[in-house]
Amino acid sequence: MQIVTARHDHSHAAIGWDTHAGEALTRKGTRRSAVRDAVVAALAAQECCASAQEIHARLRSGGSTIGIASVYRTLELLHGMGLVTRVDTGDGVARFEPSQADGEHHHHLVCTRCGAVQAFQDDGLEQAIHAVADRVDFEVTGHDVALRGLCGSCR
Amino acid sequence: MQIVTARHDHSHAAIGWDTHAGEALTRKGTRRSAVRDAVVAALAAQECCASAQEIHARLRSGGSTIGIASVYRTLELLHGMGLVTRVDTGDGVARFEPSQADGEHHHHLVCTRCGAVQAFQDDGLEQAIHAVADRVDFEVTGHDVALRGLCGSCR
DNA sequence: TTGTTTGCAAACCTTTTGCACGTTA
DNA sequence: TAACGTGCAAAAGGTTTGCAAACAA
Repeated sequence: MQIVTARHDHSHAAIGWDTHAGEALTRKGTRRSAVRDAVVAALAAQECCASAQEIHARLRSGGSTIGIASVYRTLELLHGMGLVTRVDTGDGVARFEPSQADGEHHHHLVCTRCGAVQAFQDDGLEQAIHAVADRVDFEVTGHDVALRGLCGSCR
Repeated sequence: MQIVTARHDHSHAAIGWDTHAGEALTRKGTRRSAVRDAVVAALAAQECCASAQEIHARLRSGGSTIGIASVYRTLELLHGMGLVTRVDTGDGVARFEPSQADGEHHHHLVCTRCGAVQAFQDDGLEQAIHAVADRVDFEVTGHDVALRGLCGSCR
């Protein structure tokens, strides 16, 4: 089991996730706009998951005039392409983070008091999930795990 | 691994979950009202998780004049007492189901196409989760697992 | 130029809250 | 009766959508 702490561990092979996402958008034939690049850059820079509102606020405070709708539309586009992963922390707000390279995979510890989110990775857990996935009458394409409790500071 | 199919497997020892919940409410000192009993009964009768809106609609179509606010307030009360579990299926709507007896525990398969939810139970998965919980700097009090994919009908 | 993308504002949906009225103990 | 619970309506978020203007190819 491993706590995920590195900021830019969303790497796809040698290139960064942001470069990979940009290329995927070009390949798909969508236009390359400053707004989309800004959302991709914001996602790449964040430590863990962030909500659309948080991304919007950060870009705005950085001088951008981006609208909240464009943030949602870009996140939906990236999510549909599998480039971002949606994380539900249980407070009714959707959060997003860059999808990791194939094979890499992490889950979240959510503090029920302060809302802090920490990522972790565990092979035993992944194996147990795959064992379940192999035995159900579902074509399982993904999974989420959230452990809830009190973080070190709140305990 | 076991698919959870029985309707009333929320039993607390010999008595049903609804009886247990009613007694817990009395013990807590809250008043016993027709509205709360109706919400408890609706929860006990549902096969898997249901949203507040669904519970409200079902009670209304059964002749009740219950308001949506009372459904939310009762669910919040029961959730705070640990009598109901909140389930996030990823569509931004909170769903609720009776909490199971100690030790019993299930998770969900969510169809990304039709939204169907199926419950399952797996000891290996529980063990893997507890192994992680023991090793993190979090006081883990609960966890959720959701496997996403296509159900038998949608595949 | 031509179709795509954007920001704004309004619409939508779920959930929460204020308040006067009803109910329980 | 005195405190608690309820229904309604309004408010409060987060998210989506319609549309005219801005933009990329």
